[in-house]
Amino acid sequence: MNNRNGAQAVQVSELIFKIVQAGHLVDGRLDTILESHGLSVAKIGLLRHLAEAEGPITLGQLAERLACVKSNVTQLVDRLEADGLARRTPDPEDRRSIRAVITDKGRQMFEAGLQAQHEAERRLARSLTPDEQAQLAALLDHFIEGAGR
Amino acid sequence: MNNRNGAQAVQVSELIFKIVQAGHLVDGRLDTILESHGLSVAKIGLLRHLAEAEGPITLGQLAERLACVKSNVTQLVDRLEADGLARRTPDPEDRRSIRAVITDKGRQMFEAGLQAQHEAERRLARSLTPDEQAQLAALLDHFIEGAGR
DNA sequence: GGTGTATAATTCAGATATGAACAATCGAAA
DNA sequence: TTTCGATTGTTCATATCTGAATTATACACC
Repeated sequence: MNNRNGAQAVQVSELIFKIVQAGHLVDGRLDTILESHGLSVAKIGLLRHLAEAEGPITLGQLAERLACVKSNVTQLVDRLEADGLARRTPDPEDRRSIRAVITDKGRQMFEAGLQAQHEAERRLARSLTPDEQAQLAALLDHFIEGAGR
Repeated sequence: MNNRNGAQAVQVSELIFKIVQAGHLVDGRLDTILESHGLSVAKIGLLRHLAEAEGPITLGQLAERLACVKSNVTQLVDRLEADGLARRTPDPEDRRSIRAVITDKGRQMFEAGLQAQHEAERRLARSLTPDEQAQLAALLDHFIEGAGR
């Protein structure tokens, strides 16, 4: 229960590994759930921004909010468009820009997917007490902030 | 600091999001570091198993230890082989099987990459005290075990 | 021994991600 | 106004991952 110095190096590696492992576990679980709703973590993530932004929003803004590269958004919107969940529209103010809008079908799929996602999240967190959940969240905040440098 | 019931749903979603975020942060950081050593998280993960197993080991065993599908191992070993870090050898006991061995160059790159990875891990965990690290590890264990169902 | 089922790895198609190179457009400065 | 540098989205190459279909081989049972 204490922290001798010899075991420190191993412990850090193990902690880091557990963090990655937990992330992958969650990602995989959510993807599985969302797949049965015709969605994925990536797709629902983009749809969320389209649904929250009332009105069309440029692909560049999407890339920024998703913290990813623009070419990724291009492809994601391609697939969303192919699925009929989003549409591209020209930007009246800047002919370089392209805006994306969520379609009615997209909104429906998003709402349904979000419910399923929340349900899955509850199941994932179920083994932790509310206090433990709060502790974990606080520690992760601390970790993320510290690592964000 | 307490847990009223109304905010619960949001809290769970946020917690889950932080877990994923932390995982991606670590993955990205390690990939950046390893890239400067000609490696990646995926590659060093496979090399680790090759380095630890004294002697060739089948691709199926690798898939099992990496907790991924076999087609992934096929491709990863392809790239490792192209980099000169691993080699395929026939399995004398079963002509269906193929074994992989680490090359000398692979072992060198692995050792150097591992040092860099450990250094990066230490930097990532630096903002947490040893006690916080232990708490976080314990909570993640609990979470992973519970979510593993 | 022949037959059928199980297993090993590969191949293929597709999703998700990055980064470099490119085309179109914008905006500011000469 | 013309020109030049910055920005926008796309395309391309590549890495990583999955799952389905395929091929070759092993093994057990009649």
